Amino acid sequence: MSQAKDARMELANRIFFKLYQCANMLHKTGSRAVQDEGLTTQQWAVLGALSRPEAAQGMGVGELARYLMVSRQNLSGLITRMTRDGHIEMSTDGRDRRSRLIVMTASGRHVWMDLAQPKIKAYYEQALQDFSMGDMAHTLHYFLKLLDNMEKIDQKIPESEEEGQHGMQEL
Amino acid sequence: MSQAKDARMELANRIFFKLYQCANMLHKTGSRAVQDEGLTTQQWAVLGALSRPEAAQGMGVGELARYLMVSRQNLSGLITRMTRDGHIEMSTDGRDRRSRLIVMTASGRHVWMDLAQPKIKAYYEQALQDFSMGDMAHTLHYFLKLLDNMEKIDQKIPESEEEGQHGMQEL
DNA sequence: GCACATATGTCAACATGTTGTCTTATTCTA
DNA sequence: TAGAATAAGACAACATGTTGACATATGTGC
Repeated sequence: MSQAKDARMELANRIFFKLYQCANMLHKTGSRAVQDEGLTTQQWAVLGALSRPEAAQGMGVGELARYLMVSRQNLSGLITRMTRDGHIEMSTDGRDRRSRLIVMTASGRHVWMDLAQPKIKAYYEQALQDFSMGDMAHTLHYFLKLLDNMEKIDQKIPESEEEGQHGMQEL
Repeated sequence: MSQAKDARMELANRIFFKLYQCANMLHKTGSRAVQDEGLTTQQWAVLGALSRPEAAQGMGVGELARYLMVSRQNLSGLITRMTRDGHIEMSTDGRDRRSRLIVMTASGRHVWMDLAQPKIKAYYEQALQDFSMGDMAHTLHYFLKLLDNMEKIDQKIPESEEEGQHGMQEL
C-alpha cells in the first residue's frame, strides 16, 4: 500500500512539474507568437474572452477576472495597457451603474480577427502536432478535471473569512 | 474539410485556455499550499530539482534554468531570495571553475523534506482527486507531448541569430 | 432610509516571468 | 597562443501574477 501511494505521488510529482514547465513555455512561446501584433499570451486570452458571442455586450471587470482566473488587481493593469493600445474600451452598464463593461474596439477586433488569429492558428497547429482529435478531447478532459480540483482547493482556503465567497452557488 | 479544421481549432482553443487557467491556479493554490514554509510554487520546483539523486552534487545555474525552463535572469532572482532564506547555497565546481553549483543547505533539506513534503503530498491528493493511476499516466503523457511540441516551437524562433542555440543535439 | 452587499478603483509590496545589453571569468580549439 | 565559445553576474525595462488595505459609488432588503 505504501508502495502504491509512493508510485502515485511520484506520478503526481511529474505531472505537476510538467504543468509548471508547460505554463512557462506557454507564456514564452505564446507571447512570441503574437508579439508582432503587440500582444501577449494574457492579452490574447482577454481578446479571446471578449470575442465570444456570449460577451457581445461586453464583460464586467469582476466577471472577466473570474473567467480568466486572475485577480481583479492584476486584470486592472492588463485593462490599462490594452486600453492604452486601443484594443478595448470601458463603457457603463445601463442596468447596473456600478458595473463597467469592457468591450473590444473596432481596432481591437481587427487586430484580433485579421492579424492575431492566423498566428494563433499556426501556433495551435504546431503545439498540437501529432495530436488526434481523440488525443485533444482527452487532453481537454484531463485539464478540465484538474482545473475543477484546483478550483475546489482555491475555494476551500478561506475557512475563517468569507467576505467575497458568497457566490459558490454560481457553480 | 474546413469544418473539420474548425472543430480542431475550437478544441485547440479550449485546451490552451484551460492550460492558461491551470497555470494561474497552480501558481495561486500551489504557493498557498507551502506559504507557511515561506515557499512559493517556483521555489518548490527548485527544491524538487535539487533534491533529486541526480543533483546530489548540486546544479549549475544555466543547467537549472534549462531544467525549469525559465530564463537565467529570472532564476537569478529566485536564487538570491532562496539564498537569503537559507534554503540553498552556492559553491564552486572543482572541474569547471566558470560554473557555480547550487546546492541545498541542511536547513533547506529540512524545510523541504519535513515541512513542505507533507503539504505537497496533501496538495497532490486533492488536485488529483478522482484520477486513477491510468488517468494520471495519460495526463502525464499528454503534458509530455505538448511540452515537446512547445520546446520545438521555442527552438524554431531564432532563424536569424543563433548565438546560444548550439545545444540542439542535447535532445 | 439604513445597513449591508456588490462592483470598481487605487496604492503598495512582493515574487515571477520575458527580453536585451554589457562585463568578467574560464575553457576549449584551431 | 589567439580567438571563440561557455558560464555567470548585473542592470534595465516591462508584463504578469499574488495579497492586503482602503475609498467610492450603487443596488438591495428590512
